[in-house]
Amino acid sequence: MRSMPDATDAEGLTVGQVSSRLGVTVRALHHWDEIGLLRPSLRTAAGYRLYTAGAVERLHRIVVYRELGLGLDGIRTVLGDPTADVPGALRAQRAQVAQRIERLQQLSVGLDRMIAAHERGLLLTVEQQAAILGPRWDPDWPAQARQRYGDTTQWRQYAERSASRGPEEWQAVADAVADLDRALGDAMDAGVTPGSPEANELVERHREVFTSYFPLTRRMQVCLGRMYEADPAFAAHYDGIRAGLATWFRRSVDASARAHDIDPDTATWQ
Amino acid sequence: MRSMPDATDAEGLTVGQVSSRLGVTVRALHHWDEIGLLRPSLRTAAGYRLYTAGAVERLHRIVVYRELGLGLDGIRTVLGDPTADVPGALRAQRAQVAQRIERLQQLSVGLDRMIAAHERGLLLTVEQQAAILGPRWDPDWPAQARQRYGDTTQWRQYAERSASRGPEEWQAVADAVADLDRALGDAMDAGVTPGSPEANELVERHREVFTSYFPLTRRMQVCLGRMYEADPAFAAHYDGIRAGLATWFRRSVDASARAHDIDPDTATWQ
DNA sequence: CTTGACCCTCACGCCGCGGGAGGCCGGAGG
DNA sequence: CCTCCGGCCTCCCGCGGCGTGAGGGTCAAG
Repeated sequence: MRSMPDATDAEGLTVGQVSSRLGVTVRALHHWDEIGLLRPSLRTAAGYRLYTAGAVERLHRIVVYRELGLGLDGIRTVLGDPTADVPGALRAQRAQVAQRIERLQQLSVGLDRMIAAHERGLLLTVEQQAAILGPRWDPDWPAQARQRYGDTTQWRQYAERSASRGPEEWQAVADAVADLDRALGDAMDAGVTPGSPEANELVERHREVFTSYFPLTRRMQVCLGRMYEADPAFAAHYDGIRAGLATWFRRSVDASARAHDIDPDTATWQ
Repeated sequence: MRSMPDATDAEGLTVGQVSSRLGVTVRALHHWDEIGLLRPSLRTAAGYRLYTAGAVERLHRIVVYRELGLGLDGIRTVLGDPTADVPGALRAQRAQVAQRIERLQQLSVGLDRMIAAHERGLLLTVEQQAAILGPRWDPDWPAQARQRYGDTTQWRQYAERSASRGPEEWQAVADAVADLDRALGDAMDAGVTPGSPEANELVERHREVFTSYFPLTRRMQVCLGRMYEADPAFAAHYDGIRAGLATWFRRSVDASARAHDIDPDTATWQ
């Protein structure tokens, strides 16, 4: 009879008993004792904490408010101060919770954008892509680029930037590209030769346009120039502006690279 | 010319300059240096941190991911490991955010309930109150009780309990009260006299019923017994069960109190 | 008397810095 | 030249609410 392991023997319950009954950890009880939120009703000779019915009652209340997300200081006030404005405190807490929810929802939206940017490369519908980037734009290009470059830092930076770019910004990029294309054609007409200051300036401008897109080193630009010449789709685009423009551009990039002590024949993307 | 205070002098920017341009605190820059997330590109002879364009670039990326709520370790992985699964990490983050939103929404609901309990005392519509507590129940009673006892611990405990009580639990309480009322009437019929063991047992049962409602000490019970007799509405209720029941009950409570060394004539609510 | 389940008291760790103490550095003004 | 002020440096404590040991006493049962 007397040896029941968890009898409410008028003495009180030990931390372990309270812990399993109330579902709080022993460490939490220790902590709340330390900070004076819930003192055990008494101690045994050996120093064991004992919680009587009154303390357990208080503990119940503590648990309730803790589950509502109140801080321990707030709980102390609510439990201890008879003049405390409990509904007011709860309302403040609710307002804070609402704020945090809002913040998290914004985070979620931002994460969605960033995920889409990393996976699709562009945050535009196919229609918007056609309208902004022109009908020659291939919607599969970002997916292909991701296949090839998805594991590079450049792709990631590109994705991070495009996550914060709306249709207007894309329009600006597209306009800049179109302007550049026109300028390249005009330069060919005017007889500008690769390696001349005028050609170098255009090459530099090309690099700047792309850098707003993703960081393009001169070496990478060399690779790009060669791709423009070799890839049928790109070559067709540039030669459609002026016959031979793809080759002219590649030669201009090569010349500019040489002027910066880069050997275009050995340059790599990295 | 050379003395521009924040020139990008090919050397780099100091912490203060970076701070004001990127909107991060100097302390954060120190911290990120300490943990190796963002090392300054170089140090001056005096030990000043200098951030060149490359470091600022990296910092930009850090800020982006930090605004998405990623931890610094996650950011380090995303920025540094080319094999890292960035969309996967972002999706994991989004899932975590969703969980936290859900948790907070539950908190908000719980807070609403608790606020209502503290302000109205009951979380039932007037119809539910009538159906459960009987047509004799006065919907104004909780408001009046709040007026009188709102600043007491007892009211708060009552509110906390009623916040977690649904209609079914209220029904159980109402049933217990009705059972008790019947038992009191039967006892009077049977000629049970105040102070007898049978009467004491009923008084104790009354106290238990109320304790599930809110903690009722014997002294408080004495006050309650006197109110039952003095308050016309309560008296009418009990005398409606059996003529003289209000007085019989008050005398029974007084007798029980005396048996526990309490003087009913001087007992107070506290 | 031993065992094993409890209990105790320190004391560090976490996460991302904020904030302050105490002191060096650098450019401008007198 | 010195002085002043603002910016920079390196520690180092603090927060919130405990988790997670380490190292050692206590208690009832076998």
